[in-house]
Amino acid sequence: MEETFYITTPIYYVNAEPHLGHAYTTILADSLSRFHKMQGKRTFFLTGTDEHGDKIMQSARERGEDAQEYADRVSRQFRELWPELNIDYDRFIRTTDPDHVACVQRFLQLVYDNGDIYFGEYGGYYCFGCERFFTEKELEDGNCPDHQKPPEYIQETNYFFRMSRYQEWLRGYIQDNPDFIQPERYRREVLAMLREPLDDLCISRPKSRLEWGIELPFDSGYVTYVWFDALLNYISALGWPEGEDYVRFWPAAHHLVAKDILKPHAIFWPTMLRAAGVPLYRGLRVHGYWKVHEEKMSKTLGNVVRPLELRSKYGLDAFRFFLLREMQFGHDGNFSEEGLIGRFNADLANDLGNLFSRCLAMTGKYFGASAPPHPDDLDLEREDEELLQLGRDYLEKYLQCFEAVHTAEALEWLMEFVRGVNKYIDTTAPWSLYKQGYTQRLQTVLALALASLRRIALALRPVMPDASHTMCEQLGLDLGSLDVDLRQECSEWVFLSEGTRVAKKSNLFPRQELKLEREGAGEGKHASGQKKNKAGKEKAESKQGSESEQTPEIDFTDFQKLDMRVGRVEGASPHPDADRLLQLEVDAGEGYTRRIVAGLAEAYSPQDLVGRHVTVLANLKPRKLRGVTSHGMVLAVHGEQGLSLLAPDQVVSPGDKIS
RNA sequence: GGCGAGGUAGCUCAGAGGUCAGAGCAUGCGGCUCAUAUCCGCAGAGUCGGGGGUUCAAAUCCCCCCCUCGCUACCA
Repeated sequence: MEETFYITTPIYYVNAEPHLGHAYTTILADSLSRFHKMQGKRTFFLTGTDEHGDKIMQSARERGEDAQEYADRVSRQFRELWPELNIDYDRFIRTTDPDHVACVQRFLQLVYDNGDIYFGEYGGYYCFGCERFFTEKELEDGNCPDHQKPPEYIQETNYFFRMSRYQEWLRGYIQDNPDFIQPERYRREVLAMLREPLDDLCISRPKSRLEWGIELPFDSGYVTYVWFDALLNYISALGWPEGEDYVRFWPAAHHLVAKDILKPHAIFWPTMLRAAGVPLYRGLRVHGYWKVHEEKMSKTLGNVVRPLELRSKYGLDAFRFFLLREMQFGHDGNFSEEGLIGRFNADLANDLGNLFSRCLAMTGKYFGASAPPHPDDLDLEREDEELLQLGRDYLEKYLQCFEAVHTAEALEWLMEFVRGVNKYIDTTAPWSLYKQGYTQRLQTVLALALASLRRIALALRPVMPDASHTMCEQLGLDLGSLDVDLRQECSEWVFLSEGTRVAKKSNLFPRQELKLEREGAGEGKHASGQKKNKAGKEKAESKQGSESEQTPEIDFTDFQKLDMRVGRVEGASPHPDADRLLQLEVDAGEGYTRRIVAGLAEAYSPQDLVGRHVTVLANLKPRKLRGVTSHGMVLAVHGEQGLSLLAPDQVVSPGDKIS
């Protein structure tokens, strides 16, 4: 049977431009796809965009576009970016593609018919004081624990997927199949999640609230929400259920995701597949984030690392190499241009590039740039044998690590081999063989060196397609007829045919200096928004089904109902029973101080606040927050960079009215 | 607060009971001159977060504590 490999990236949510996080996942997927293809497998590489949902509606509306126009535009940004990064996908799927829509509806119908989708039964105990639902377990003697009065039973009319039914089965499956979720730390994390009871999944939104989505096949009043749309791309792209590609590739499916969407992929998706009677994917591979660590000179805020900027600054291959070389799979990685340059100079310029340069220059000088004859086994000396062994061992390790998505480790082994070849050349010292006229020995040494370059060039093809191409050209390899099987390449040494014309010199990776003058170069405070692709969506997926609705217009009289004024913080202390809350004593010009509980603890310590002027919403109904009653609210901005208090920019007095 | 993951050389990390704890980068010294001021060799450096325990033996297992990150609750 033909061996296959199917790799996917998440479909990216089109509410933001592509950034480093997207680029990493996609480049990794691309290199894995190429890697498996180079082992003679038939591969399918899928990426695409996720285009439904209310965030898209909102973003579109803000720009005065309709949702489809907006989605078209942003989706195009992704689709057009990938070829620039040498991403060679087999399909770019959009959740607005007609075949995807049809597939989603079919899948929904199937699960519905199987009885795992139910309507509105989700009744909840809702406390109006808390404005939230409680599970029965949370209630104390049937009362709301905060308000000590019985909550009301109200019903949400939505459709739910009976996910809880598959909890135990899934736990067992993950338990029994260690390779299903990797790295191990994420597997453990999922098992931990599964120790807690699983809620059923709300999978619909009434059209009255959200129309930008795929209509439920069994109720035209609703569209499906998020997961039964987005996750299904992985099979709809293959033409599930009877498509040829589906039959061929689905059994070899590997999903590549960042850790923020672990839960949907590790829990929602397998249970959905199970409910529909579809076999599970083969493996989930989870990676961490790129952290962009701060550099104080940066004053720009939006420090999103733009892949194309880096490409044009340092070259695409350097960029791809760095991402795969530096990120320990499963861990978070640190991105910085210094790091990129450091890596580039150490590995690519000094070790690898210079190796090519010295070998080709010597072949040029000593043999007129034509490959020497194959060495005779009988002539091999100890260091030759050692090099051959090194080439086999390290390439084997390279392949194993790459297979397991441990690209950093894989490339480390490859560099180890590169260093080994450098050492071999130092030990054998071809220049002195030449001077002494030991021609035959010189031929052997350079033949081995050139064969080493060949292995390295081929091994790097999945990571740096362009540079690999150039290396092959310099080695006079006939790329058209070159049919490489990496595994075979690993066990057998192939020498350049005698007389092959090779380049006289090589300057693959000239050393680079740091170029940081311009702002927006990539350094900055925090990891840009690489979690933005889906994280926001998952949050919106709470059991209360409370997605943010469009903010309606209000009259001025509505505004006048707000009693907003300046207050001065007279005292502040941590909330006794909540990590993120502070209790403040605020002078709002009333002759006494009022206690306000505010969620500021993550950004401000109590002593930071005392004496500061803040904006107070004074006539907000008092409310108990985790046991402490708050009289009003302190206004703050929730920006990308975190939390920031809203304050007047000139001297004012407590109690001054805001209008 | 609950759950999870981490804290190992100046930096980035590997190692998960057993020879003196490892690699790359950075630093210092030496060698070579084919090469992109590159390469090769040697060296220094670490109370393996802190404290207790189990063991002939602990970075590794157990308990407690401290710090960082993530999810989660309270931030209307």
